[in-house]
Amino acid sequence: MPKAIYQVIYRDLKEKIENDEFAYQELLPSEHQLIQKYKCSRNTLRRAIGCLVTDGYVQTMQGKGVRNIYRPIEQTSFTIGEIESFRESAARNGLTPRTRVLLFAELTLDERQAAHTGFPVGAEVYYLQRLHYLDELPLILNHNYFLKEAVPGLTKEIAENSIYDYLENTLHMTIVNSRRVMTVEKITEIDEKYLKLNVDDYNCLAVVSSHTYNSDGTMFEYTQSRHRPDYFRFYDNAVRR
Amino acid sequence: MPKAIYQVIYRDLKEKIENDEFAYQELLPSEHQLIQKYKCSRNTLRRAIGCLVTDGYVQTMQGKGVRNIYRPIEQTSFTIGEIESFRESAARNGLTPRTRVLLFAELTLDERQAAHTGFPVGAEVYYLQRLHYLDELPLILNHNYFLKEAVPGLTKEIAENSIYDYLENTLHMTIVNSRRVMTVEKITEIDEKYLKLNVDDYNCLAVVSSHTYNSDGTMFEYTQSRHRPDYFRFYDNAVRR
DNA sequence: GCCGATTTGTCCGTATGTATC
DNA sequence: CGATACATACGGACAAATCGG
Repeated sequence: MPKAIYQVIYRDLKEKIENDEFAYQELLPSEHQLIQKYKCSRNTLRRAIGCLVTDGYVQTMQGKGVRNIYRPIEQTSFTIGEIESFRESAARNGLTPRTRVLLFAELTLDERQAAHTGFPVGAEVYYLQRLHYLDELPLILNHNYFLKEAVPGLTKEIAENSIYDYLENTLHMTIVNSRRVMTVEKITEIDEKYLKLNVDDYNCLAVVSSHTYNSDGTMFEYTQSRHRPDYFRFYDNAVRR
Repeated sequence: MPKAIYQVIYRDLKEKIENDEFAYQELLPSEHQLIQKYKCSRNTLRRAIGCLVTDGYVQTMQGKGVRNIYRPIEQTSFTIGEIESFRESAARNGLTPRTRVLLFAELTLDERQAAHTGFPVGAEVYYLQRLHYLDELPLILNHNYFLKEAVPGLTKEIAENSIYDYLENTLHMTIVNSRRVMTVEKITEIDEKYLKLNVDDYNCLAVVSSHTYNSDGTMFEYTQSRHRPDYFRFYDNAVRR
């Protein structure tokens, strides 16, 4: 899929690191050596390394080299700083995903809804409530708003599978950018019902709200994901610049 | 402080965007124009733009231009994807920070503590419990573990102010990389006491655990931050690559 | 402490490809 | 179709940090 050279090198190195071909804290081969190995220019190689840095896989040290600091992440986890669909996360964790569509509606947003979602007043959207299961355990209750004009022809059947797959492979839309806010909120009756939670146990859950943009620069999706607190686990890697 | 040209350009553009010199969704001047303005090479300018992209400030569109998608973030918020100290967050939000040191101890880690923190067994560390107030409201209860050998001379007085300031300006250490995990946990008695929480209200809180590396590649800090749920608000921007 | 070799960091100029208008 | 805009890639130059002799 990725035809850019730097991406091929990036993926190759990433895979090698994940497969323990370099010990933790060990130095990778020098730029010079890698340039010869991949037969590319220095800029191209450095770009691939830069991607590994932002992923938190390696750390570069001027005058010394590039150190492997990768640590495998646990099961049942989601990464942030990357855009990944529920199905992709499930696959990465080797678990079986299932999605149940609780509600499939078409809306014209009023003022209150517009303020809530970030879409303009009067925007035509699909509004979905979806429940995501992992190995038959309900984990996430999603409230999705998709701009109709950007996501034409969305159906309940598609929503039961992967909407992102539809966006990318059928509509050929490119997802570029997703801005997310994480908060903790009180459990509602709906949460309790569908996520099979007991207020006497946990009385709140993790909420991730996201605004997602496509390559046209239009914000086409607002989603609020309500996560079972005992399975919620988000990773992040921050780099000081 | 930043002497690299691309960083100067990056900061200048960032400031202009924050100060509304470009309307939301408006295109920035083209690369060609900006190159002439800043009198730099194309690579250098593109590097500055690339930083703005990962910050979620702009979006580049091949054949079209670079679009401003910056939205100011609300008060009392923390950003992820960036490394920022409590005092820096407070300053950015125009609030008054205060830190109370509840415990200042020196430990030699046993097996259980080593597994918990990620340090090796027998590591000599400073163990601190600190309570962070914003405008006199206790918001975050921190459990900090600092490797003694990497952070020599840490005192209670320093811990009451900014440890990061001490690390960077006195020890001249460079923080490079921080790996974080966000979870939701039940409130403990200690949380209840210091964060002035009532179990009948919220019975859980947001927990951010982080492993931080310096430029030597040594992990010198493990911190668990326990956040009051009603004020917890974390931002993230994800870019599909 | 100095020097030279190695390694990463920054910057430049140029060429070509691809998408948009 | 041509002009414009961003994307990828190359090769070269010098700077800065590190390490070993």
